[in-house]
Amino acid sequence: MEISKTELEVMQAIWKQSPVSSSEIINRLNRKREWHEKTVKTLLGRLVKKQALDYHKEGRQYLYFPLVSQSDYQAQASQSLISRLFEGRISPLVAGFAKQEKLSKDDVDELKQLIANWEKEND
Amino acid sequence: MEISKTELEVMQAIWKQSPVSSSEIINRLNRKREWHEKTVKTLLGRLVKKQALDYHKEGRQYLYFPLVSQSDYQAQASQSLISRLFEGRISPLVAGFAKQEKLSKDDVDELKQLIANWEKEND
DNA sequence: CTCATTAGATTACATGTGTAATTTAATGAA
DNA sequence: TTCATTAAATTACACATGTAATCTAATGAG
Repeated sequence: MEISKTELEVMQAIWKQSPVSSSEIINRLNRKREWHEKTVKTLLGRLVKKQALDYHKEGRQYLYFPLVSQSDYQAQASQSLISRLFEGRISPLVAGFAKQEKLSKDDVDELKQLIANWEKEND
Repeated sequence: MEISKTELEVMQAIWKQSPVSSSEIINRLNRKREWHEKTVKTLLGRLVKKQALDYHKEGRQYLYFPLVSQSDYQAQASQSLISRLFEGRISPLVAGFAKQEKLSKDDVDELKQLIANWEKEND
């Protein structure tokens, strides 16, 4: 099942550190966001139903933890975007960034490092 | 307004070449997809309402053309994904691809080329 | 012990999305 | 000229999503 935009924000709060109670999740979210407590609870329930989260009981609270890891989610989501938008090729995306002046020197340095590593490992 | 997943597929068909009639759009789509004609018409209507498309009349048909360019859409969508998933940095996305063995030699060559150009232009 | 508070469960409700069917108007074939 | 076909417009309808409010049960403060 798909994780929606708002659900993703909840996942991010949990990926930071878990297991974590809903009240702490609400706290973390409200540093950036202004969501009603009930709204966050609804999203938690939906994420459990979607099997993106699970929990164990601690007294009368639930402590939530992810069933989907952040890196798995990132991999799936970026793969999906790149397939839909760029026929599966990554460099057009980077090229777009370059054209929009969205590439910093740090980015370029990191990319060079990645490429160097890739070349060391492959062939 | 947001362009949905199915709407995006329609946009792609139109980006290929326009202005284009709905019947030709349906044709293009049905090479990959199996959509009912009515479904495509609905999506066209929604895209017009969202101002992603417009059209001019040709006899009793409409010839559609994009109001949102493919490259603008790509730029916006990839920026949005990278903000949501990677705090705006592009290299973690590429790193994820590398780790998943999703980087080909061609990709790497293209990235190197991009970087070379970037370095020529910046500083 | 009692009661306000709080946790989770259930229900709500408008809008968006995927997927069409129905209606209306024009048109081209016979 | 008439009628089946076809274009676009309107309507439909279930499920998803964003954003809560209400209900029910437990609990901690006094």
